Amino acid sequence: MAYNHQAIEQKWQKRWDKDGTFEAKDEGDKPKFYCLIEFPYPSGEGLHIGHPRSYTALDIVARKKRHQGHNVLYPIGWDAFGLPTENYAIKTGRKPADITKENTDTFRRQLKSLGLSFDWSREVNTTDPAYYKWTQWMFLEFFKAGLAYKTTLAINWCTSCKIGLANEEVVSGVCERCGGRVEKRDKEQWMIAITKYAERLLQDLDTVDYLEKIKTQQRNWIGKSEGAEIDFEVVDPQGSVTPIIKVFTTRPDTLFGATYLVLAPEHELVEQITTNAQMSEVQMYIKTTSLKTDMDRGNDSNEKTGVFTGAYAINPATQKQIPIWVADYVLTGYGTGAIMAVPAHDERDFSFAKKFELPIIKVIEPPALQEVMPADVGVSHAAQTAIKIISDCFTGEGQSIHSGEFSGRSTAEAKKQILGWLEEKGLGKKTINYKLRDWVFSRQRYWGEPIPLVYCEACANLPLKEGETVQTHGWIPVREEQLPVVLPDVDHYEPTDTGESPLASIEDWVNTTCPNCFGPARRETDTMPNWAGSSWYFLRYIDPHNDSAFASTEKLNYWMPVDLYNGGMEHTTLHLLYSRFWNKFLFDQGHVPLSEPYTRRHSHGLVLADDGTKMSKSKGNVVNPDEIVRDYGADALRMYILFMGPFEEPVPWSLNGLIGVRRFLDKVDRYVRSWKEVEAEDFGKIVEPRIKKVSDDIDAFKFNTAVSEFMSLFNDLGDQSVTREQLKKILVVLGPFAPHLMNECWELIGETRLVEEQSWPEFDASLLVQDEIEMGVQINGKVRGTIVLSPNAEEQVAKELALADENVQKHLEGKEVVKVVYVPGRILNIVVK
RNA sequence: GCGGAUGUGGUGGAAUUGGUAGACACGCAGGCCUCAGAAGCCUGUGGGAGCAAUCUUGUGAGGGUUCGAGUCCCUCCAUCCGCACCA
Repeated sequence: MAYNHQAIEQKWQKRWDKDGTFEAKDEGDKPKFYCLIEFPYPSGEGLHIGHPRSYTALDIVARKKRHQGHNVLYPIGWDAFGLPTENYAIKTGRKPADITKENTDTFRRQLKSLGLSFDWSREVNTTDPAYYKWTQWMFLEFFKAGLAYKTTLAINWCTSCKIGLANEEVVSGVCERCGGRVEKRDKEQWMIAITKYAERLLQDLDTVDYLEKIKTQQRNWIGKSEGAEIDFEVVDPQGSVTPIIKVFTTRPDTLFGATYLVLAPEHELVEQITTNAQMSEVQMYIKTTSLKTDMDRGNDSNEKTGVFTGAYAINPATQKQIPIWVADYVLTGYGTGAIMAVPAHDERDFSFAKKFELPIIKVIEPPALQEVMPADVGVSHAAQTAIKIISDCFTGEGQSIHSGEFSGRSTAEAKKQILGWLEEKGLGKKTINYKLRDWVFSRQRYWGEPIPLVYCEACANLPLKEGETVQTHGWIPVREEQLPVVLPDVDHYEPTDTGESPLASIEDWVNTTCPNCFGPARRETDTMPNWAGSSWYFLRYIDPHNDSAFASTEKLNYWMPVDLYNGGMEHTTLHLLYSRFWNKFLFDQGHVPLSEPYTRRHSHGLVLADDGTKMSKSKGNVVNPDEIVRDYGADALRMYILFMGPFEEPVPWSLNGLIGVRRFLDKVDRYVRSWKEVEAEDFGKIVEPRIKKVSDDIDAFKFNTAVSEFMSLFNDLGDQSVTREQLKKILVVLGPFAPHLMNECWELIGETRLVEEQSWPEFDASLLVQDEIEMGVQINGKVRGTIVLSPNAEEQVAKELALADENVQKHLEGKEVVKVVYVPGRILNIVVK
């Protein structure tokens, strides 16, 4: 006797559509609530079964907020630019725009079939010119503010496809699609100076309510470290001008232990300082490292590699000559691209020095063992620590030794004093370094927003802004009234042989007139990364049809900030950080009302295949949501996807689990059908605490236990009827989880209007408190019996009840009671001897 | 390698945040209903011993703190996510 989910779901979805039940109003007396999920990339595979996990969870939150009298904005759109669509288009000879249209149609149909309470009237699409007009406009704001600039960077280049590759497309050093050799090639790229916002992106984390692990990951990604930049003079064998090598270190206190310098292979001074004798070896080394990824280079399990340049520098503290090496464990993007190596106190320097037999000088004395150890740490740990200090290098803090006048200082003091000494001598300065790098904003691709700049040689000396000295270098912004710069609709958009964007070969698009002098000029042919459109979409939802601004000030003031934003942990360091940055920039320019866009950020775990691995087409373990909705219903899918495990953690899919939830929904359906109005009998003590718990669980994002609470409730009710009021409360609270069936049940018991229009139940406090609880009685920490008593009973009462228990008596016999631990409502533990 | 997380029955997971480990669900076993099946309902179900009451063991491994540890501390192991041109 299963209910007919197909009929019921269609019926109520039509009704919601017709009534516009979930459309948000841009004004009103109700408090606003802006609830946001990460909009999907409409891939050709269709909706992934994981998408509904996040969407249903926030759907439940959104629905609950509506019941509680909020004006809720829960919008949806498409993040549709990107590589997979373009690659598929090239492969099939079709147009990316056509493919995107098909994919979004599929996604829309699939999402609608789930009964999600999105406001479909606000749908946005990043590939819509009416949308990316504003992405381009914002890019120009960055440009005009001097935050967008061009620089030369190495990109991955497939020598066979003759195309630039994303890191992801390079698999173990070769091109993912053709297996061809990949090399690094220099290319001019647009950059956006996110590093100028590093400090604020860091500081303002204190003002938002994100899960702590999200904050931690962002902090670590920004990677602020305070340290020193120290100048090392190169001993020049030719005796001409002496080059200076600047190194960054967080441990200036170890300067006396610096026994060699290491430059990144890309460091600009490498060629200049390398001696003739060493030149060919160094060049060979640079060539081999250019094929490695940063991750390979940092990998400690690989043997350290490096090569001596033949040159020496002077350690300013010891005045000793120390050799200069080139090694790929030093990265060019971090710090100054050069380090002073202190092998006695840095593990990577240590293993490098061991391998190449470089001197190791100890300059920090570890604190005495008892100081390292907190009193409560066991002996074995002490032994382990001791072993570690003796055999390895010591990277902790301690006391300086062999450090001239600074010997005897603590690490903190030595840092400060050596830095002071360097500053005095003009050999170094205090610096703050961030791991965060500027944002590479160029892609040599077709399917992205064109960068709305025009290159005009005649205007090369124009200042960027009136009265400023910074020049445009010939890059002139397209005039606002000429936006959007629309992607040309062409038949061929394959990448070119030269590494230029495919747009470069479309001559009548590239050739244009300069917006400034109206002379002949050429368009920028690079496009923006997919991150651009997704950095501000939450602003467009607020006023999606506005064609004179990305959103009106009044509406921005009304809806911002986003009250709750949910997305995957995998977006923490890129999308989430980029969009915070983007919003901060718009705030600085006076375009948005708040510096931080998201008040609260939550995350969901991936849905894995039933074998615990990632779902993938090639493995054939992909679950199709259409089939699930067809065979078991959207309500069952919605409830199961949340029941399957803790919301924040990855969980394997299980069809059996889904069937279990469907059985539960059938049970609810049967219960309502056979329900009879009762007056006297009251299950309040059963119903109220349970639906209160569900309500609390929703707020705490514990959807899995919310579902199990419902199951437990119906198990307890069996076939006994509750009062109409109790049943109505149950249906309303269950509504966000299974909205189709609950509306049907609502109708079945003769109620009118939609469940969605009901207010969230108030809970009767008198029914929530428990008069009696069952408590465990332990003897020496082992449970020997249970007693039933009031949760706040006196210790004496508990003891008497416990002593009445036969088994407890047995275990107490002939023993002496040493201590009694009684925690009301929790435990009674009797300690005996 | 670096950063973030996770580890509990045959399976997914729960545990009032230091207080009766295994809620809820799947699976399995037995029963009721049925001409039979499906569906539904009831009972049992971590391992070991016992007819049973009960005892014992048990939350990745090892150690520690505590009256009491899945939960806190230390060391290790395994797995997952991210690492900047996938989205």
